[in-house]
This record gives sequence, structure tokens and C-alpha cells, in this order.
Amino acid sequence: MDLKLLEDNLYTWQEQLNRRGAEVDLKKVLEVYQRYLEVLQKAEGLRAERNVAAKAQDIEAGKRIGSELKELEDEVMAARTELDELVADIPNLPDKDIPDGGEENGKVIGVGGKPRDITNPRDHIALGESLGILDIERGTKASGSRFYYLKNQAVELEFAILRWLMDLLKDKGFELLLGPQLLGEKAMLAGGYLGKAADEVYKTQDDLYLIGTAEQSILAYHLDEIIPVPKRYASFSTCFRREAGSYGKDVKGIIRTHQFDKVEMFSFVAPDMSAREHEQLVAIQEEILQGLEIPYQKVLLAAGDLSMAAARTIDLESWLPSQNRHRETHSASNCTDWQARRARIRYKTESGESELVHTLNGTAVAIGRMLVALLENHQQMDGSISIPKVLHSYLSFKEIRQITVT
RNA sequence: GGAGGGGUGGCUGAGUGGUCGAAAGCGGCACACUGCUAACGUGUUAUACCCCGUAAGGGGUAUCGCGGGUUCGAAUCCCGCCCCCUCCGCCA
Repeated sequence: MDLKLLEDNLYTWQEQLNRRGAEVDLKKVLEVYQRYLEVLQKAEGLRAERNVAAKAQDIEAGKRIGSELKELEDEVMAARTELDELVADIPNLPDKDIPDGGEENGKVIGVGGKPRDITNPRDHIALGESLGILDIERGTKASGSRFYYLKNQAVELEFAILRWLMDLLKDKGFELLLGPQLLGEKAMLAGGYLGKAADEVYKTQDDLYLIGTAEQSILAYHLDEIIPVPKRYASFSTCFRREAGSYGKDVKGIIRTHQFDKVEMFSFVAPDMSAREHEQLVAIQEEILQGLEIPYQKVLLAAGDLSMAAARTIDLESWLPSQNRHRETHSASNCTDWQARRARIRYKTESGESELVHTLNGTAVAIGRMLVALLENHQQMDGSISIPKVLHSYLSFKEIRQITVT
């Protein structure tokens, strides 16, 4: 949020933040901001005097001003700290045309594919375990709940999907990026992943944080830089999430786990391009799901369901036969300048000014959930799984059936 | 992990308490010159924030890896941290 514009937009912005249920008092923010500016001006004025005295080598005047200045500087620092803390918790302003309310108020704005008619569909756990490609029990033994092992063809399937995506995204002009999966505090803060969201993040004893998505390391890549736009990246990473506060949710299976692999798309664009870029990211996601032959619906999230950084988010929900409903497998967000402001990522306008970029991110594929959808939607009568055509050239098999290990 | 060296503008690099937001060179931009290009010449060339101004612009503050300290005054002195380089050790 641009504090310079806060006073003029106080009412509108407060309304917008209220829509997403943010507990933010912009009036308070404005107050602190103005107080900060006031003491800042005083301090700078005094410092100018001190500099004059210093230049004249007027030791006495310098001493006198210096002691006064010290107090003022402490005030400036205190106001700045208070302001920073307040601002850190202000989420992005939601887009004006998104629905009010929370998770249940998301609006279905499109569908793709048609669910197959499967009699007595089995769930991904039964399918995966009977095929010997998924072992949840041993994952739990090794690391506790919400961990799992993938085996044999499931492993091959994952790498096939990755290869396919790399080709697809490279073709679409994304640069491929493979980066750190541990990030420093500065990088995490810039993306807005600490602060209120800190519960979700694993921290190491060296004060590095395990990333919850490649989005974080892509953003960190251009931290503090002025870059040419548009710039598009696709990055693979393992993702680590504490899933604090999700007790009891999706405990069965691998829909919600502490660790999963994901390919993420990320765009840095000029502000006037971001709405269109968002649509394009979603279009790519749809192309991916269509390629994998998974039926889905497209959901425009309600204001109350947005993450801190997002102004607008569209989820793709894949059909899960065993649950007889759609579940989120993809998400694409326009974060406008929210992340860019914190990460100080700018571009040069035609007139030579540096302006904040807009950042957008979207799932290409989150392997865990995609595996769930693939197994369940492509199960056949005999419990085998058919592999979608787009992956055939990346695999030596066209279906997964039980293999006997001797 | 141990020992030593070092982090200065887009780049190279000088600067060890005031005359330093910072020499010089390169690069960039503008102008002039040339039949065109190149070279030469002249000028210009960091960022953030604050204030005044409709604006052009003007003034101020801060920034020499980051944070703190000493001092009337810090790129320069002191402390802590981060990063890079060299050597040794360890290691996929």
C-alpha cells in the first residue's frame, strides 16, 4: 500500500480491506504515518543545522544540537518501527469485482471436461496402495502424519509430468529456474510469508526457512532489483508446509501433506498488464488439466478467502470421483504491487521512472494432489490406471497395473 | 570449522577524521563534428525519503556490504553480523 495515497483513499481502502475480513485500522496507520513524517521533518531540520555547525567546526553549537537531535532520532525510530509493524499486517486490497464472503462464496466461473461415469469409484489411497505405488503408512512411520512415499510407476509418473511441463512452459516463454529451498529471513519477509503466516513455515536452527512454494524463491531471485518486464519463470521445488491449524482436515490420503513437489509459474509484469497476465496463467493451467484429461471447475475466490498478498485469485478445482466433488489443485493469484513493494522489485517505465512491478503466481502442477486426481479419474474397472496421452512419450508404459515383486 | 585478505557509483578502481555523494578510467545519454559508421571534442550521468511548487524545478536528509557505537563532524576509528576471495581441514 502506498502510504502517500492513504489519506485520499482512506475510506475506500478501509472498505476494501473490510471485505476480506482484515483486522486493520487504516485510520490508525495514517495517524502513525503522519506522526512519523512530523518527527522526521523535525529531525532532518535539526540535522541540517548540525551539519552547518559541524562544517563551521562550531563545537559548542554542535554539542547543543546533538543532544536535542538524539531524542528526536529515537522518536523517529520508534514511529518508524510502529509504522512498519502496522503495515506488515496489511493485506493486499482485493479486486473490486470479486464476491464478498469467505471460502463458501467462491463463484464458479467455468468448467472444463466432463467427469466420467465411474461405478463405485475407489479413492486414491486404495488405488495407490493396491498398485504398490503409494505407501502412506511407512511415510507416517518415518516422519509422522501427513508424510508418504511414492514408489515405482508413481515416481516415473511424477518425472514424466515434470518433463512434460518443462517442455510446455518453455514453449510458452517461461524461463526455467531451480533455486534454493531454504531461504533467509529477509527473502521470506519480503514475500509476506512470515508475519501472520509464520505458523505455516518450518524454520531451521540456522534461521533459514524451508520454502512452502517455489514462489518464494522466485520472488527472492529479483529481490531489490530493477528488472525488464515481462519476465516469466517456471520453477520446480519441493514444498514444505506445517499445516498448522488444519487439524482434522484431509487427514486421510495425500491431499494435504507437509511435503510435496510442485512446479510453479511466476510472472513479473508492468501494472497495466497484470489483469491480462492473470487470465493467461489460468488459461495455461486449464491447458494442463485438459492435457491430463482431468475434469475441473474454475472458481473466482471471494474476498475473505484470499491470501495476504493476493488481490485476486482463481482456483482450479479438479474433480475427485471418490469424494463426488471438486477439490482445489491449482491456484493463480494476482498480487499486484504488494509483494513488489516489500521486495523492492521495480521496472523502468518508458519515461525512465522506476515503478513497482506486479507479481503473479500460479500452480502448474502440485504433484501430490495431481496424483490424487490422476489416479481417481483414470481408474479402470480392474483397478489399473490409464495414463493420459500427453505423457505417453515420457513413459515406457501406458497404464499402471499391479506389478508382482518376486 | 581454522588462518589471512577484502566488500566504495552500471563496471574497473582511488580515497585512512572536515575541502568527499565521493578522483580517474570505462560504459550510458545529449550536443557538436563527419558523405555514413567509428574515433576525437564538449557537456551530462546514483538511489531512497521529506518539504515547497499545478508543473518545469528548487531546497533538505540519508545512503561507500548490514546494524550499532565514538565524535561538533565518519567511506575513513571501534564493536557485532552478513557476504566474497585465497590457503588448510571436512564432505555429496
